[in-house]
Amino acid sequence: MTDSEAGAVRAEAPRRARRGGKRERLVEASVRVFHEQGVEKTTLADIARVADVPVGNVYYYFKTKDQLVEAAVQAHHDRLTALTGRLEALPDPADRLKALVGGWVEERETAARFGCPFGTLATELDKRDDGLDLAAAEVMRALIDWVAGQFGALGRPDAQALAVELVAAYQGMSVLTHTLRDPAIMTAQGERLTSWIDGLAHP
Amino acid sequence: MTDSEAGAVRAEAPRRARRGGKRERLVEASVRVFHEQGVEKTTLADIARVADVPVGNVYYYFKTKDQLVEAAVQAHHDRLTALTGRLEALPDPADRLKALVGGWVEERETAARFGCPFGTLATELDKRDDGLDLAAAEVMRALIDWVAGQFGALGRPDAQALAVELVAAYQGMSVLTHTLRDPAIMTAQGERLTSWIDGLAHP
DNA sequence: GTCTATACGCCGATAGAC
DNA sequence: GTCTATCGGCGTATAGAC
Repeated sequence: MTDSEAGAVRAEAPRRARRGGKRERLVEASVRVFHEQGVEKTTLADIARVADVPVGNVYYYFKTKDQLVEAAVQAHHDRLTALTGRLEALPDPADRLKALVGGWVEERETAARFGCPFGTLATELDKRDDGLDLAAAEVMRALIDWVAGQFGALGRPDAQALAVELVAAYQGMSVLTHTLRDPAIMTAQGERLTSWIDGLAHP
Repeated sequence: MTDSEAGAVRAEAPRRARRGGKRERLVEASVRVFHEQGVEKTTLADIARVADVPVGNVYYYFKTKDQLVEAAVQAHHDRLTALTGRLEALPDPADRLKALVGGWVEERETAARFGCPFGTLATELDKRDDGLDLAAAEVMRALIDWVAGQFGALGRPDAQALAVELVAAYQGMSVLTHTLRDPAIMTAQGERLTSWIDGLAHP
């Protein structure tokens, strides 16, 4: 805790990150709590508690609650980029899409309790007056574009429309899974989507 | 959607309804404002203003905000019942389903601004601790069951799965239309669903 | 039945000690 | 950089006049 530990990690101190990584913890806590409770119901005290950071200290890292929301949206974007990056290790675009769907289905229990982590956030942000809904749209657009890229690689001329269809199917089955609290919906629809992708890849 | 609230209803004064129908106005205002702003962001003052009822007077009709939410969910259920009732005037189940989809597409501008009136409400209620999420599930279930009934009438043994697929498609395209603020998504996906229904009806 | 005035708690944000 | 104490505003709900 003292100045003595200063030298070691200093190599090229990431602008913000300090020992403890409180900022990172606050962002992660925001993503999680926003998902579980919704943005509007969540207080800064909730986030601080989950992040294990004193309430008042939050304001050293984020001047307003909105900035926390913005950071959460950015975190979703980063996660998406990381995910698609990993999927591109697979050589076959159809396999990438099926792996994407498979990942969604694996999260079915969480989806049944809290919905799609990003979809529910985007829906909520669209009803606020701040400009965060634009950032949310960007993330959604990035997902659709990546999916469209895969369909394009499969030689489908209607790649964009198919991408909208796939992402909409995911958002829709998330809403139903959530509202009806039934993870089996996710499983069944996931299987349907997988067959659908297969059919499109090998017509 | 807006059904009978016509004059001759005084015949046997409905328990609550008084001159002016303040209670009805409060419920209608709740449905509308919850849709446009979300439940959490909405204050009783907002509802009172839209309903043109003095703020303090709200509590004569509803003891808590939760009761207003409950009444709004009930109103959605009533609207759904009225809608499906009207659709059943059509002799062909496939026509009923296509008319259902057509109605959704007609609301695309509203969907782009505020999302599906019921889907966004259900999503929000699922993140509250009150028990209203169960009531929301009931309404969603009623819609799915009615759709399944139509597919059943078309002789499809997989009617229930098809119904989940159709309703999920609607919820999903609503989320995307809303997040991307693009009503064209609703139009395109609506056409796709219409063809899909045709294909299922005349294999 | 209708409406005003107000109590009360909670939450976002700030000031400033350390 | 870290944390405590606290302010100001708002929103739900109530008391009680008309």
